[in-house]
Amino acid sequence: MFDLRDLPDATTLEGFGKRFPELDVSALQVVLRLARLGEDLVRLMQDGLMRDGLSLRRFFVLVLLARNAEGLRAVGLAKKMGVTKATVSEVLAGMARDKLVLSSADPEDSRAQLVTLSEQGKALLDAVLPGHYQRLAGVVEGLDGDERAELLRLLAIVGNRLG
Amino acid sequence: MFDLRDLPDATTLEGFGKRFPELDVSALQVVLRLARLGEDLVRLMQDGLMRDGLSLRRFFVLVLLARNAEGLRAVGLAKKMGVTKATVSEVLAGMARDKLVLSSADPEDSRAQLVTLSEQGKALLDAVLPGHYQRLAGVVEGLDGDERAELLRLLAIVGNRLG
DNA sequence: CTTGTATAGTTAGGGTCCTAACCAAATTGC
DNA sequence: GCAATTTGGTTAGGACCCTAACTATACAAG
Repeated sequence: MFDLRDLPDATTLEGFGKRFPELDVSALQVVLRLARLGEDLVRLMQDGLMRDGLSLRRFFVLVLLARNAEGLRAVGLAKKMGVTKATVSEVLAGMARDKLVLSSADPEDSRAQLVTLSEQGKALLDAVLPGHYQRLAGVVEGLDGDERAELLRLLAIVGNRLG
Repeated sequence: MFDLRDLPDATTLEGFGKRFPELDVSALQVVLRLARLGEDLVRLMQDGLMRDGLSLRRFFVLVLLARNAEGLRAVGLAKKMGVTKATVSEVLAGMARDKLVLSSADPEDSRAQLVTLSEQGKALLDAVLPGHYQRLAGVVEGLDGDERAELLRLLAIVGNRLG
């Protein structure tokens, strides 16, 4: 996780625009600020969850399993989380050790295992989720309904370029 | 770096709002999308720079040193980058080994060293920056001037809560 | 049936970043 | 001037995530 504490200010970008005239300075401003904000948000999530004794990746595993009660394969988790199966393999090993998840043989494929939430996993998630979401929601308290809708619209446009 | 490939959809959040009525669902949507977009942007920067043989953290060191020609201390770099001095110490060691930066004694404090760009460092940065900024700018091509201004305004409001 | 390829999962090794402990120089307070 | 604290920097060890190589099962084609 990397963080842009010191975004180039308007003057710097201005000067840069002169050196490279083909450059789109206003675009840069927007993108850099977006990146910075995203990083800060991830950090906010991480810090809050850490206080609940949960790493961000473990939290995501819990959320995804709660949303897929029938169970998920490791590969499925990896795709949904945007990490490699190696990473999932590791985090699942730890979570199984801590009894947060259960795994059973997948009847449709003997190579695969179906991972599900344990009772402890469910309980932990229920304990953590409300606080987590409250912390996140607090961040956009300053925006009214119209502004939130407009922000979502603009983010969707940008997001389409990143697919 | 972690990534939310699978954001909860409107229905999921809806259901969640029923279980926890005090929850601000529209706020959640905005925040999660912002976090996701920020992550994607960081990944975009990283991938592009990697192809130029530069890690993101090395890139930031180069940019910060270019912006502070008189030199920076390791601690100053750490603050501007949002990482610890331990991390800076490590990356500077590697960059000095590769002759991208120079360090000289700080006349005002014999514990500190002033780090500056070497000629190779400058050359590398100049070679990499235009492409880097082009890639970033491409992301917001879909927004016109008014939309960019509005997006910046909204992001500033959100950012104030995270400051 | 057998050979080739794709897929589920694990393991080893490396990069990045953190905290904690440490050293040395600077600063502060008596 | 000297003890206590602060500050600049390094090192060790751990967390998280990656790629690459491996095992084992599934599947597809001849």
